[in-house]
Amino acid sequence: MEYEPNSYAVNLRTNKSKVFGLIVPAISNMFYDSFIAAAEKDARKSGYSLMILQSGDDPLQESENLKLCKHYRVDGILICAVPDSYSTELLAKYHEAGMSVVFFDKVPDTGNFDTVCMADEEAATIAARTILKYGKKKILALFGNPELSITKKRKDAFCKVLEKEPGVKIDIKYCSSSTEAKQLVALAISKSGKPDHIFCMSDEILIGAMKTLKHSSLRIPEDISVLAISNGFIPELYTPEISYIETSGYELGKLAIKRMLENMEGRTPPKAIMLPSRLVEGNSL
Amino acid sequence: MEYEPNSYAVNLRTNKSKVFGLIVPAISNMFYDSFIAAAEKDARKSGYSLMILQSGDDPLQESENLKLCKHYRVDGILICAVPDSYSTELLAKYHEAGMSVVFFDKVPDTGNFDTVCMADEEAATIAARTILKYGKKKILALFGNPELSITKKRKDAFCKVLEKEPGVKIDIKYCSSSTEAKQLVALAISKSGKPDHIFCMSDEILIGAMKTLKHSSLRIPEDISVLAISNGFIPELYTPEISYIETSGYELGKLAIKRMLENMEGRTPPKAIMLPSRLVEGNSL
DNA sequence: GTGAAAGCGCTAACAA
DNA sequence: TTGTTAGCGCTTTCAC
Repeated sequence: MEYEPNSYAVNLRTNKSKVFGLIVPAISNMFYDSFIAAAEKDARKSGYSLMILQSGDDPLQESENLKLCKHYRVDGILICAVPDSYSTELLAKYHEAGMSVVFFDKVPDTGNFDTVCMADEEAATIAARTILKYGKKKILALFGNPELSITKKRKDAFCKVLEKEPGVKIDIKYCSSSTEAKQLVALAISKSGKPDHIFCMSDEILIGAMKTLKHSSLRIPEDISVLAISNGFIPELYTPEISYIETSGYELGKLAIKRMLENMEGRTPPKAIMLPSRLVEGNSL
Repeated sequence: MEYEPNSYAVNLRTNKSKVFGLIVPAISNMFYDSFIAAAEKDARKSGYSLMILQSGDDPLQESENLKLCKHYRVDGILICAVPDSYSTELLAKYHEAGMSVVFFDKVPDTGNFDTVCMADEEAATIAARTILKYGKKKILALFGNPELSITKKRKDAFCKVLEKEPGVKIDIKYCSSSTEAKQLVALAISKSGKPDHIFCMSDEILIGAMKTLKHSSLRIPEDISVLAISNGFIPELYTPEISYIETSGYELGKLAIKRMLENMEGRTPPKAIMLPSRLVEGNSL
């Protein structure tokens, strides 16, 4: 009657907590919050809860979060890693000590960890092919922080498709904020030889680019076309709706938890899981 | 050297977990994710972590989440409550048993709990006064789910300012989704005697309304003006930027954790805290 | 089967 | 100050 086992005692005795640690750069983010929503839901179904930590893209804070996970003795760690040697070292140590670790989104490419990520190359390749299909010739391609492997992967795959195309001129630019993207687009369309297409690697960049385009006299898609990589919420806000290559945080969250739960059943060899991408057509092409 | 106290044993012994349970309707939401981000950050500073649970606006799931909080023996519960007698009952029971409970955003108005919420009346009042100031005469006012106290409060305060104004005609409509808002606006502007202003109680409603307006020939603000209640992200995406009464999930998160931490220090009488609102001017008025 | 007992790793109380 | 000990509430083992 109304009896409830004391979970502190159960944890102590069984040496398990039924909690996963989840480390993301930031919670307030289109992509990660849908990841978290899905992960929380699916973890719950199997009796697990999430302890969510924010690293703020700061290696120091990230390693502190990892220590916190160790301190709380979570049953597993899901992490979107800031590229940083110290954290990787910690993680490798925990992993060897038997802790289950699943990397997601930003993942190391060493092959000895479980990873779940977007098919970045595929998404960028689809984007590039789509742009070609629509006969675009002067492409302004906006990418994020060039330090991040996600940026590198997307850029390389994107360029690989387009660089060998005769008659196609491609202008690569990096920007680490919405504001920078806005300025880059303003600069590009003010010059002679305006681009006839703008590709945006992320929502953040798309938002900046659209700020400038909306204020300009250029019509989308007649004068200039736009394509983004996004989860779809932002692109569908605009008129016309922006076409995008879909990257679903929600699906990724489901996959990450699924993989983690497999690890809870029993250790299996590390696996690199990719979430396929697809083109969602708006009216911006 | 490398020694780490076993937190399971510490929890058992001290009967504390240094974890707060946080129950929100959904994580993937502009407002709640900024609330969570702030709450997580500030809780961390004081050595607390968050266990985040989603109720999906479902009373049953909410009560299950509450039971989970009890099961995990969290040190306190932060909850955005779905109006539902069973949960309230549970919460009252936990509260009497000594559990610290802080309601936020959607709060009961019984006065015997700690609550932290937007100054809903104030926000709606500022909105109404602003609309008056700009001399609008035919106002379409879109509100959310009429069952929610937040909707009622905002509507009542809004109407109170406008209803006694001579020459001002106000058309109240309720819509529970973006799509419904879109349709309501389409209907309103298709008739003769179009509104000269649209007020949107939330981001969701604004998104729907803007879908229709963008596709119409009406210019903002020349033909029709727009004002919303929002945290600002969505309104600033549009061209022209939409003016809004600011409601900051981030600030609310800080306040909620602050109040919870005060409770951790020692029990104090229940307090109802209000976060003031302000007008952020875009170019839609 | 049912029941007693040991012990998980700590903290707090008390003794020296 | 420092050292010893009981016991938090459970699970698991082992004896009956």
